[in-house]
Amino acid sequence: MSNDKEVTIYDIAKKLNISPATVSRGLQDHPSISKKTKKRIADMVAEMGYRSNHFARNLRQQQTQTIGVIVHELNSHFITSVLAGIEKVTTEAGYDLIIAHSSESAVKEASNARNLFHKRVDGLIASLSFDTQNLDHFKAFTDKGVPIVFFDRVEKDDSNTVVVIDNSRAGYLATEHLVSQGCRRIAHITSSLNRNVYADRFKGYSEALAAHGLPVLKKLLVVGDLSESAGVNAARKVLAMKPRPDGAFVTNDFVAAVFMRTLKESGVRVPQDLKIVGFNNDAIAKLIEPTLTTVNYPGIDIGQIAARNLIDQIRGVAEPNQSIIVPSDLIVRGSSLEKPAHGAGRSHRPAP
Amino acid sequence: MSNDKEVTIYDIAKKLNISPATVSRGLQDHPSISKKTKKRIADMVAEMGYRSNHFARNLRQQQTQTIGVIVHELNSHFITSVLAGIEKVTTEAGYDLIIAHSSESAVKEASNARNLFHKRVDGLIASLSFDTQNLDHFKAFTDKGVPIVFFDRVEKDDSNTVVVIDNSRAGYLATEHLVSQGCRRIAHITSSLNRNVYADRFKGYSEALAAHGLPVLKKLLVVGDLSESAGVNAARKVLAMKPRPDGAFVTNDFVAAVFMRTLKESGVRVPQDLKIVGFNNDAIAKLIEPTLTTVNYPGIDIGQIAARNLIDQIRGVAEPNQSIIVPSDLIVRGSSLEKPAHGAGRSHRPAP
DNA sequence: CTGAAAGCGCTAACAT
DNA sequence: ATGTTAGCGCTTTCAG
Repeated sequence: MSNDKEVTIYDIAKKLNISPATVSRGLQDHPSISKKTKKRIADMVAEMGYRSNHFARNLRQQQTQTIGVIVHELNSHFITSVLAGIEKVTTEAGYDLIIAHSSESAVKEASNARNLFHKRVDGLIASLSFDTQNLDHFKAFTDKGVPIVFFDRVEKDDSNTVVVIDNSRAGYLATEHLVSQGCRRIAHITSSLNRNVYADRFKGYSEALAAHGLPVLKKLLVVGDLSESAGVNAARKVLAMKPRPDGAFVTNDFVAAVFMRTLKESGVRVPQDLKIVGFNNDAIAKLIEPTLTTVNYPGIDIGQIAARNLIDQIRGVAEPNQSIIVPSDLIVRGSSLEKPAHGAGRSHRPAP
Repeated sequence: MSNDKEVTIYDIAKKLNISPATVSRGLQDHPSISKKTKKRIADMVAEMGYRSNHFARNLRQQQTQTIGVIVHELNSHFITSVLAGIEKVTTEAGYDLIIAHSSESAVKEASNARNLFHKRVDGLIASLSFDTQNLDHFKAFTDKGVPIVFFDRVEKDDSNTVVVIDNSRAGYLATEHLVSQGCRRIAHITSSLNRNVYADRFKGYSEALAAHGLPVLKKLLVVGDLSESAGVNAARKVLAMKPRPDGAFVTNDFVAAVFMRTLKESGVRVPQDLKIVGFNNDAIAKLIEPTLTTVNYPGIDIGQIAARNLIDQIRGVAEPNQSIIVPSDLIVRGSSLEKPAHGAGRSHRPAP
């Protein structure tokens, strides 16, 4: 059925005996077109099954109405929340989204950036890959005046806006919480300190220890990636430390979960022998035993704010070069409580 | 710097004293252009920082080089794997991706479909939402000859291809495994039986029970959605069943994890008192205690196969209306083993 | 092997 | 309030 040619504004203009320009204006709800004509156009559009041609429009207007997104991975609750937030805002504003992911590789990130640049996105939202060292591959955008908003994994320079949480403060609070639960020897399991997020969390961790008169020991620091084996390795290292730490601040929930599992397999009791705080508030945090104390990372908010700001920049109503801090907070669960919660860390009634 | 006008093939033609047509052909590696000219063009392109204009090209060719994807949610390991698989194939083939998600709503799914239709995607890959009843909102695509490939949650009709696993067989194997571990009263925690995936798994479950001389009891069937509360509710219902089931086949790992947690909070021992098999092989399956026996759902493969088939259809080298079955298999872990594995379901050495 | 020229569908001056 | 017209940048006949 109707595998015919595509209907254009010329077709509907002809049918209505008006000019294509009038149709175009009518479609855009232009003020200088009479209500009556608009109605006739709308009716004919419906009748003929017209759909506008984005390419002609974009070619003409030199705008793509498309926003590019580069993320390091799309396998975490945090990232998908951010994407959901971005999608909500951009869809409402009539922008398309092209989502690319770098698989934590700076090379792939650069290639994604090049690709999106060629696709002429109107703006870019990005979280840097693990091993990205500089922002050179984004220079083409700034040179052309295409705005960029970085979130989470960021690197500040003079031309872009960043949306982040206060990682330093979050790290401080997480660590202080462990101290308040009686920990005196707190390991820090994290990832590359070249990345702002991990560097800042480490800073918070160090400051909290110092504030409570505890030494910051290099040997308590374990740096790895975000894989399962990183969690296993971290546990092995912690097990080998003498004296053994009585707490651990792990900057990723998945790694924290693996870390905890591995410790328990070796007979370490959590939280009695060792208390753990994670980061991100992933779904697993509530499912492992004990449930995991963690830092809530408001992905949806971050996504929405980043998208909103970017669109404002595209429209010229927002300045670039802002730093936006989104609030986050510590969610205390069983893995860090001095008096362990019963069972899985929530109240329960024993079976009769 | 260089916030100037965009370079076009005319600019590079002028510089080279050749015609734009030659430049266009050179860029496409057209056979009838001399090596030398191609080289000159390539050099000038690099020198002037030319980037091709997709809109002019698409306008001319009446092709968007874009594939639409509609998924129900993007919060599961399975879905993100599928997306990764799709992305790999489409990127290599030079297609863009527009990803939309229906949030499990048929209405939103229809609106996504309309949107993608207007954006004139060259093809569509979709997994149906929870409450989608028919394929009417995809009719526009088939009418225009735009191919569609459905995966996972599908509804077969005469014009589309589907990529699925053999859910019936998977359900059979999962159930039979529980029987082999001594279960005689196996509850089935699942979702709407109107969806093919759940209907087929239920079929396999029923057949496996029948094959082993066990009755299929309606009261052992618990239907819910895929939320946390669904897992809690399922556990409550199972706890209330008399006699209590000794096994459960849960068609979703997340729900299975919540189900297990809730049971354990009520004093039920897993696997001793009740054995559990999940579905999907999400990351949590290896992190909860005991580790979860589950059905591996090869998302990457499904995504790649779906994308490859769609592109072949777009290019006219594949028939629509195929059913492609991707292999899947049961991964046995601690939650279903008659002799419970020690500790967290993996071998371990006690701490010295 | 290369060039000339038309046209994809739309929008925005510039008329009227 | 509506019409005329040019042109966005590219591809692709058709001619050489």
